[in-house]
Amino acid sequence: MELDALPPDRRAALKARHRRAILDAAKALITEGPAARFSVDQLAERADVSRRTIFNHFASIDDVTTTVCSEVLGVVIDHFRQVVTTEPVGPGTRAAAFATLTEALRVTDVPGLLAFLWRALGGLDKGDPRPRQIFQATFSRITTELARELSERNADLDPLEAELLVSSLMHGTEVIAEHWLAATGAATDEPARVLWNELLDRLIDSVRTGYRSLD
Amino acid sequence: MELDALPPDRRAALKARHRRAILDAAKALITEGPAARFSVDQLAERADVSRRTIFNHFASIDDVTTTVCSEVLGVVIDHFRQVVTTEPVGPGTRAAAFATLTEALRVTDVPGLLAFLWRALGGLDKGDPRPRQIFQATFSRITTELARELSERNADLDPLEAELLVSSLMHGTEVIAEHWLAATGAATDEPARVLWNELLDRLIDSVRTGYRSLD
DNA sequence: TGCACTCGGTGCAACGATGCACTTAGTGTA
DNA sequence: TACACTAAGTGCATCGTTGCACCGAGTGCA
Repeated sequence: MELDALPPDRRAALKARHRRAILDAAKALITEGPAARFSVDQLAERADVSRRTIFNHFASIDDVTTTVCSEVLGVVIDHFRQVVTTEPVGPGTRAAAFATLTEALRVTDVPGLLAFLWRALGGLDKGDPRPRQIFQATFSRITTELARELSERNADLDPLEAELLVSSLMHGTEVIAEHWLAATGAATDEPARVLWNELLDRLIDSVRTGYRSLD
Repeated sequence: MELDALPPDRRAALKARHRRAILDAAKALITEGPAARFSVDQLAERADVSRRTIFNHFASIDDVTTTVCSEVLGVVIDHFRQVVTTEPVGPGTRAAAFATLTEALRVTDVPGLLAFLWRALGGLDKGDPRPRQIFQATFSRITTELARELSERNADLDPLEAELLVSSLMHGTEVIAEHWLAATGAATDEPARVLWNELLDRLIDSVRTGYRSLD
């Protein structure tokens, strides 16, 4: 009937379930924003787990935060990549790859990711260099993964060419992301969405113009 | 907001939850009948608990079954008692108490309880004396609890009188219960229900006649 | 300046769950 | 009779969780 619904090792399964509960609770708390104070005790209560257990799974509260951020980022990246792999990429032309990437950028919920990271890290404008580092690491990760994806999917596209194309788009996205965050404070309302689309349009135009001048 | 959803002692809460899972799984397995074989491994799988854990909570498999039976019995008794306490009992007359008790007997799902016990214990006709002992203990428990209930609710009714009244009804119920089990094999179909009602009518008539002759 | 208070983090012992090897008893089969 | 097989039950070491006392840094306040 049902084949090993639980792997033979209940111990590991339960441990994993606890880790999951902690991460889910952390994600929920961050999503709820500053209203729900993000403390160890809050986290423990939400995850239905002892306070001590959190420190059995994670080295620190920051460890929890960055892990959650990484997971959320992973989801967005997966969605982004799915769009890229779904879109038909023309045979080897930079223009086709460019179109695919920009389309993916438009469709993906980048502001949502930015808002989550913003809330998780408490903004960019503090003395703490950690948030900006995580943002940069985030974009770096997206860049490399997407470049590999692109060149794998399209043998005619030079790997270096792909990386340069993705890189220019991603670094540009990073620039407008910081601009958007500074301007909106990671708001999720309509004006913020509009501003994001405007910034994205300007970025795409800029990159397209630059590339066209090279043709 | 939410006040101690979990008592401060998570350890005890989790332990109780495991015990509950085992008992619920046992109840489900018994209810499903002989199709679902009632073994320790089955029980452990259903309760999502290690096989060893079952023996941490219960001394034996029989311990589990009798505990479950006791719980199911408790539910029925509670229902029974609720009917008794709800029905208006006249001031001190045996007739009023008798009416209340018989009404409760008619309303309560005695055949359902009997069927569950029957399945849990594997019938009465084996060399094992345990099933019959449990049945007798069951009725004994109902008898004493109900007698106390009756005399508490009605100060004009002599306690001994109450116990004698309840006792005669309950022992009669025990008699027709064994008869019903032997005849139907604890079936849950319509003929079995009809037979039960007929037996119950004959019992009530018999007791009523006997009591009337004492007036 | 001193004091109370909060919160992140640690050390440690106790506890319950688990896996596993093992024994024992019952049952069917060659 | 001997053997295989199944299922109940036990002993024991191991593991993850938990509660608790405790520490140290930061913060608000008199």
